[in-house]
Amino acid sequence: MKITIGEIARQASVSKGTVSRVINGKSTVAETTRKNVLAVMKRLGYEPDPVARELSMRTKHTLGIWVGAGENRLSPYFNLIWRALLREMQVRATQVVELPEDISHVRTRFDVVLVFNSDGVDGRLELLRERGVPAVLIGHHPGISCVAPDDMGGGRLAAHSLLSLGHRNLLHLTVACEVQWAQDRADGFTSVLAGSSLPGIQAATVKGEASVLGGYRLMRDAWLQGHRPTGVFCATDEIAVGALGALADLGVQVPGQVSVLGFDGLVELHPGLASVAQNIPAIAHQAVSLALAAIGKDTVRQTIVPVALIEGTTLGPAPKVS
Amino acid sequence: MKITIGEIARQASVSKGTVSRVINGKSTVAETTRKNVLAVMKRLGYEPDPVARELSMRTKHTLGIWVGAGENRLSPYFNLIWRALLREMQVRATQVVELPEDISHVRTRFDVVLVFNSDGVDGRLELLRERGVPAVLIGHHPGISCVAPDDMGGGRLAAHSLLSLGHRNLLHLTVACEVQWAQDRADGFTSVLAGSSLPGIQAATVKGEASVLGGYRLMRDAWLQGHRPTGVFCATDEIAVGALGALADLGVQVPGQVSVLGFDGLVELHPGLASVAQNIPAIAHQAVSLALAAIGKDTVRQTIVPVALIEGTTLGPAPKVS
DNA sequence: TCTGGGGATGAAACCGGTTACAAAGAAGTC
DNA sequence: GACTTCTTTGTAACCGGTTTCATCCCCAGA
Repeated sequence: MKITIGEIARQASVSKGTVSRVINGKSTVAETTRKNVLAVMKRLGYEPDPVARELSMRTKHTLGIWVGAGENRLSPYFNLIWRALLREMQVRATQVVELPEDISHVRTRFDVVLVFNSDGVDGRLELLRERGVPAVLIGHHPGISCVAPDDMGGGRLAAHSLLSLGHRNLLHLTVACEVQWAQDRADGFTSVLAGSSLPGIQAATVKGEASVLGGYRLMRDAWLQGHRPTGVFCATDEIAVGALGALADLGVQVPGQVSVLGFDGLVELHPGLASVAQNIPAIAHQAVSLALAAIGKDTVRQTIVPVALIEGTTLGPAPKVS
Repeated sequence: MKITIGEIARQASVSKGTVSRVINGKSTVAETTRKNVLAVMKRLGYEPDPVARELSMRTKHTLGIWVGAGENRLSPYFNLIWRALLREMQVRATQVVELPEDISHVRTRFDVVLVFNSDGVDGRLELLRERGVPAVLIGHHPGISCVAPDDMGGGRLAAHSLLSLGHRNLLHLTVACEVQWAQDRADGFTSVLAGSSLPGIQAATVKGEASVLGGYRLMRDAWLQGHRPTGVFCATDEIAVGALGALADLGVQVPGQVSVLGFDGLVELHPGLASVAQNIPAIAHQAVSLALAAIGKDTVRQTIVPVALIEGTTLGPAPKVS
């Protein structure tokens, strides 16, 4: 037999209302009754039924997560975000359900949805609007609440770091597919180079697959084709790890001859990797905050989470002129 | 203003009860009233509130998923299972919530939990039992409902395939950490070798990391240490992919000189890879079936899902004696 | 002493459904 | 024609909480 609020009320000789007030602490309750009710609750091991609570409070305490088909769920980055979200939700006593690709027939048991930016985002946002469910996007998108890392600032940070270490011959390894974040990182990077008054800056960009293997190939092929950068900026840490592998195979010293700088800050991927680190816990925190704040209201807020440089051991001063 | 069942009842000039009966189809309703009510529902775009329904039906239509910290969420295998589960849940109109590591303070908004087998499983199962929530495990465990692939049978299948292709000098690449599935695959494999009456069978086992890179190292090192198998059985496809890479780098022909057989059937990982394939959709289906069947009852059922051989292009007859 | 204000509490409505039960007709049986 | 039985439907209780409103009580101030 399940213990209900009524049972608590009876045993504590108070009304359901009082017990409810004790639970929620919204209204004042005499200290002695409060103690008493709490004691009874503890004695009986009472836990309020979340479903009943949802019904009367008209909020489901549930956040849906919608992951696009294009999103690479296998990437360490996605994984970290996902787990950070889980932790965040736990702190907020909110549960998270993952929505299937096609939500047109899903009953809305969530009060807000977090969307991972990817192709076809517009269609799904439209669908949500129809159903009156607010959405928060992880990534950039006009006209909707989003939270994203400072990709462009990160690109600039990378350029500044490399330049200040004396590097003048730079290579940017990035992904071939057209995604906003890659574009922003590249834009930030090249804008600094273009705006710099330092003499003798050379820079090239090559594009490939966003994986360790992809990074390996990019670096190896670029080197074999005669590129001789002293500083390599990789659009993701996975690419950077691959690049490091290629340089090792080519017998190139890191950071003696070449410095390698990644993006994302996934230190566990390769200890010592220098990287423009995203603040993943902060992104998760912001995303959930925005989402919870959006329930019921109709506000649009965009948040950019700052990035920071992890120096690591793959980044060093440019070698003296050869 | 939200459309409720009462509103439908009013507009259709019937009682709430009748509308409910139309929705659930449990009890008989005159055909003409049914049509009428459905028409009103459609006209107003009515959707029953899932929370209210959960409250009165005492079932949450929600399945919790609990992933151990030890589980490798980055593995393609995990990813496939996860997505298969999502699809399966969608079909059954059930939602899935992922539970955080520590559920001791999570309010139970689910009627059953699916647990991914991993270290410390006993403790968490105990926790669930206390809360009266049934659990179904993906993997093997005594005394609880589980569903798992036929690891041992798969090991046997691998051995039989290689033997029947004439291979006598075999190498098994597997993971160093002690997990049940790896043990079972190895046991199945070696039991066939041990039980075979064929002459001249040699077999070795080496253990390493369960990743592409791990497989690469295992294969390369084994070869450099003088192992000269003609058939290699890898405990996972990722190891197999790594092994293929190493063999390519060593200049060994596949399948001319060496055949490579993986396990899991992740064809997208490496087209043409021969593998003992798990039936992942079937596992997901069974897991969800068992889980839904376990709600309210207290039955224990264990299901083993058969595996099948994918021949691929990395498996061939043993070379003529050198 | 009378009055007013504020804190503590209980009663009851409400959230949006499901379902046991009863009642009203319709149809079938003897 | 009276009695059964079956189908269809309405009524009201219920699921387990929250919340509004009214009431009661106590104490300060005039």
